[in-house]
Amino acid sequence: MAYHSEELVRGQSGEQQPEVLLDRKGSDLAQKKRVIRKMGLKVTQQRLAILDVLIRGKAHVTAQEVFDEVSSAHPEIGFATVYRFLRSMSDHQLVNEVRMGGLPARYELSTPRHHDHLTCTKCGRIVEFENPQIESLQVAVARENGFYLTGHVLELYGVCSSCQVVGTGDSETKK
Amino acid sequence: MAYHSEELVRGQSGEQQPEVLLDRKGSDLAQKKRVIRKMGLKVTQQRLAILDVLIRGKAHVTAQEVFDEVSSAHPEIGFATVYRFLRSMSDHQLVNEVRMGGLPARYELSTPRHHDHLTCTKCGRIVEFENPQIESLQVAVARENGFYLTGHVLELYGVCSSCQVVGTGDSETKK
DNA sequence: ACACAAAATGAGAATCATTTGCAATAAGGA
DNA sequence: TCCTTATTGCAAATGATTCTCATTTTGTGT
Repeated sequence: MAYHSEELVRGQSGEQQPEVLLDRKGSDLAQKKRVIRKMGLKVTQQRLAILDVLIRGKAHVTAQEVFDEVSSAHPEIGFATVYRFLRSMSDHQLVNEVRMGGLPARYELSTPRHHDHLTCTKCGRIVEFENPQIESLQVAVARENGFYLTGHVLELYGVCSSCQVVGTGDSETKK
Repeated sequence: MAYHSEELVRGQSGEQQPEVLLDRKGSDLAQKKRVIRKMGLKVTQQRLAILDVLIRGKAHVTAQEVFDEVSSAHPEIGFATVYRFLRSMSDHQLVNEVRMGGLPARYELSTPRHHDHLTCTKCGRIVEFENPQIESLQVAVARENGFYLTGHVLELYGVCSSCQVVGTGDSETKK
């Protein structure tokens, strides 16, 4: 309740692809504008800046991190703008909203290939993987229960090789 | 940062089982006390009451719901107590903390058999399922990436049979 | 280039779930 | 029963995210 609308849940790996995908390579101004317009939105400086951060920055960023980065170029930008645009992009499948536990949501550009995450609980390192077998088993399970599958969240947690070595763990990354 | 301690993430389906399991059947006073003591905690009225709600109430309750129910018997109980105890139980694998999207966490008694969830995004209905094939594929994926798997979150989202019929969806349940 | 309606922004207040600090209270072993 | 220590309830604190709304920008038609 008091949520947004439409669906109760968001941030799942939707099964359908967006019309356009952000390419980390040929990310010229024109491409960004095209993408924004495809969402039916107006092109603004702040949106271009946010896109820029997503495209050239690291993957799996939090809204806070995006905000911080964009702030350096646009000191006046507000949190709300970042959240709003991230939400729009999420709605349009351009970014993927990943949530681990109750931690702040992390966003990543949608990739042409669907993938899930393997997270190290010690250092926070995230490894992406794709496994078609698991995917199809999911569809099967849904069908068996009379559901039409629209999305899923699969997050594996474990201890990565580096953290298995050092007794204490928590090597670095954590931020 | 500013999180709790030990692990960055919680609420995954841990791979190890707790020493004692709550049984929905023979849930006499003695059993509850035993369970609380096993956690190294003192037996209090409020803890017994919370256990009671978990044992005889519906599964997948939110902390708020637990609080509401316990309140009727113990009008003075505070939120904090519910959260604190739920957290302890979660730490001891006695309950499972499930999070869908950014919605409030839901708790369920740990069952002897591990299972995951299939959630209807229209009406919120939750179906539990277990699929050993998916489980073992997860372990395989982790191993391939040099990880020792400690837990996972698998949530499938879709539209249940009833909601597929009614065009608008959102039959009831939602709360 | 110009005017305008509609959309977007920023700042801050508002929400929601969850956690914490602390003084008062209850539990359980000596 | 007494005493030490854990536990509780309350209220205030926190953190992430969303909303409100007055002000500023877009895109479009001219």
